[in-house]
Amino acid sequence: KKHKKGKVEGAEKVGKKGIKKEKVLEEEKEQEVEKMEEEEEREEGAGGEMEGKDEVGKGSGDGKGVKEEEKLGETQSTGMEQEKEEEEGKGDGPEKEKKKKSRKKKLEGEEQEKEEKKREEEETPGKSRKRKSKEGGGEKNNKKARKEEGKEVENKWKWWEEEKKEDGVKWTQLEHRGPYFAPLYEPLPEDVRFYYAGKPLKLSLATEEIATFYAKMLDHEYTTKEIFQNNFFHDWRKEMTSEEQEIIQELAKCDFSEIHKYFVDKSEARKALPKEEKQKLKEEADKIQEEYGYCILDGHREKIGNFKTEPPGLFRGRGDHPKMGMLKKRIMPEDVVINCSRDSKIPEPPEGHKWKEVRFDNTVTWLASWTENIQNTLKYIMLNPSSKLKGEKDWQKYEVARRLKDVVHEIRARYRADWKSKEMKNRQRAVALYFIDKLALRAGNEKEEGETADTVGCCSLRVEHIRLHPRLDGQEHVVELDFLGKDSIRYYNKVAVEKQVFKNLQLFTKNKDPSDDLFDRLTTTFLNKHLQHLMDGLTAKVFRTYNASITLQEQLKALTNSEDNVAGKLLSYNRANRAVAVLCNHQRSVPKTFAKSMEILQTKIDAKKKQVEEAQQELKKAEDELEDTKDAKAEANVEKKKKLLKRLEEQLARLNVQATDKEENKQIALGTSKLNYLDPRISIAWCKKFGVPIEKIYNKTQREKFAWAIAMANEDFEF
DNA sequence: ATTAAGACTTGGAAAAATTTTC
DNA sequence: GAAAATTTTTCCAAGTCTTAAT
Repeated sequence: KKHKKGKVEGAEKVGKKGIKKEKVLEEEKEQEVEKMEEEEEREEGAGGEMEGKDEVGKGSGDGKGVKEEEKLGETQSTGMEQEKEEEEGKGDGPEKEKKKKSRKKKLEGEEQEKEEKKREEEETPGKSRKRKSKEGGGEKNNKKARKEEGKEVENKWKWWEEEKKEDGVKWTQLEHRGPYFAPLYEPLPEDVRFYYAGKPLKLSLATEEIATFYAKMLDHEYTTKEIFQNNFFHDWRKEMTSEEQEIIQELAKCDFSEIHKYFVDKSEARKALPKEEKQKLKEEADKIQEEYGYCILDGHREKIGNFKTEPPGLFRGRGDHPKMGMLKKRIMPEDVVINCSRDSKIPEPPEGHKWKEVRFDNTVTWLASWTENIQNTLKYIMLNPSSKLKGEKDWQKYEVARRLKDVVHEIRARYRADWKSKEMKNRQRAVALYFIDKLALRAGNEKEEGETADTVGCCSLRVEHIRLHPRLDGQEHVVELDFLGKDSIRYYNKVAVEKQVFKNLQLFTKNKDPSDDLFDRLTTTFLNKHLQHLMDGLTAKVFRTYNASITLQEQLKALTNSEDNVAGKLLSYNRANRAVAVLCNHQRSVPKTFAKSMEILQTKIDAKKKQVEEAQQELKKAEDELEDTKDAKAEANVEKKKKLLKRLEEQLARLNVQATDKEENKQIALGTSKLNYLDPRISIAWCKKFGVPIEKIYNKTQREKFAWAIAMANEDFEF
């Protein structure tokens, strides 16, 4: 039931696989291609060709384009503002030193450790890596593990200094406790009732449990959606006893409000718990984390990412998901496959249960898996991003992207040439690749229709997702893109493209229905095969990584002012980060408290302005007095006032920076790019170069994830 | 060659924890 | 010292790409 490529849905029904129709279409298209070629030759007689390799490259700014595009300018809002923050004062104001309180974490081991490493590591992981330390597993650091607040500071495993395993083998030892199962259902107290048609109705345990899933979500928008309601009700009824099925016929007659209230109260009560109680809960959670949250991998204790099975509940798809509201079943040990090493202590299933299977597959990285019942896909328990297995892969990803940097000019020249290919397939591939490169679109795999929300990426774009404007707002050849991408996030952009691209798009849309594929001859597989041929390891997503990272590097270079204080530099960093987030279309919904919090900030700024003015007047007065009296006391007073004014101005400047940053960040989500697209070594090099502490840009978790980069990048790192 | 299954990365929202403010 | 604001962590869905099966 996949949305098939080349299939023309619409008026005429398509025969078996639509072969005949496709053939015809193909011939027509090839003819069109020829027609265009003739036209092209006529137009380009006068040496208007622009295939010179040098010109293909990216300009200093963002402009990947060449001549034509430069003339046209950019419509695409990249958010790469160049302007500097004027009001930012010089000299670094007091870095809001936080009270020590009773918190000691700040000074924990990891903070100190980083000084040790200075050496840059440039080798590609996965390729021959020199062995830097002989100790394989279980290396004992002579530094005694310190205790702090009862927490141990562990010796970090510097896996990046070790030799890489042979290809495909992910580990030699893997031992863990298996997943931690979601707590069993606790029945509602007697006095919390469900009502049907106004009358209390005692539900069976299973039915009641599912009712609570819905009740908990009552004030969520989901429950107002018809699809959600229908899916829920359908699945709920399936689990009812026949008596219940008999009675409960309509969701509208179900009253969950008492149940809802029960859970609201419960969560409030939990929040209001006395300190000791909370402490106790925390300790229990810590114990579970201690027991189940780690595994032993090749002699090292590694943190697991998600060691708990997902609890049962109602499926919440994103966007217009056809399955929203369906019942997500409870995962039982009988559903779970365990993966560990043969000679390890094999995890015990919970009392009275068995695992579905125990296997010993060292070519994969997961510890346990199960099949989820909504989409019938696998879910895995895997390691935390701080682990070797994840870190190494991450490093490798950036190395692939850096290799793309070396050949991207040729690749661009190649796809530009292919815009005139005689083969429709190749032409489509070339235009798609241009989008992927220029606009950082995702590849766009085919999806099963009706199983998921209707979202697209590049290769799955449909005619209805673009509009072609020969002229728009004083620009030529503007493509207006409007579609729902991953997670049903809208992508909307008006972008001036080169004439040849524009003509191709006209060709691709000709005689098609809005719901037809724009690139009907193209699949991600075909595209990626081609890319693989151009560079080892190259796939569509590498372009996103590459363009994100290179953009950060360029923007940091362009925006950072070494005269700025740390706050000012951080604003530059955030802006560079933001440019990337905009490029990748990482959006968030405006935080609910945004307007209010902005207002508060503005009030503060106004108050501070007033203070500055007052201080100015005071200073004036003091100066006048000095003028009159010329005595030492008056002079000292002037100095004092000057100092005060300066401090206030700095404070004001900082507030302004904060406000600017906040406003610009309103709808932009920085997290994903920071975590997944930006080579951390770029940021670390920047920190070192400009004297910004790494903690200012990466929090503890992030520093753990990027430990490899922190250890190996120095200030001259170049992506 | 095509489809399906499998493995792993990427994604924003929501919950929880922490810090700031009053 | 509690409420509010902000940051961090958790959660789990939804992509990409590879591999296996047919």
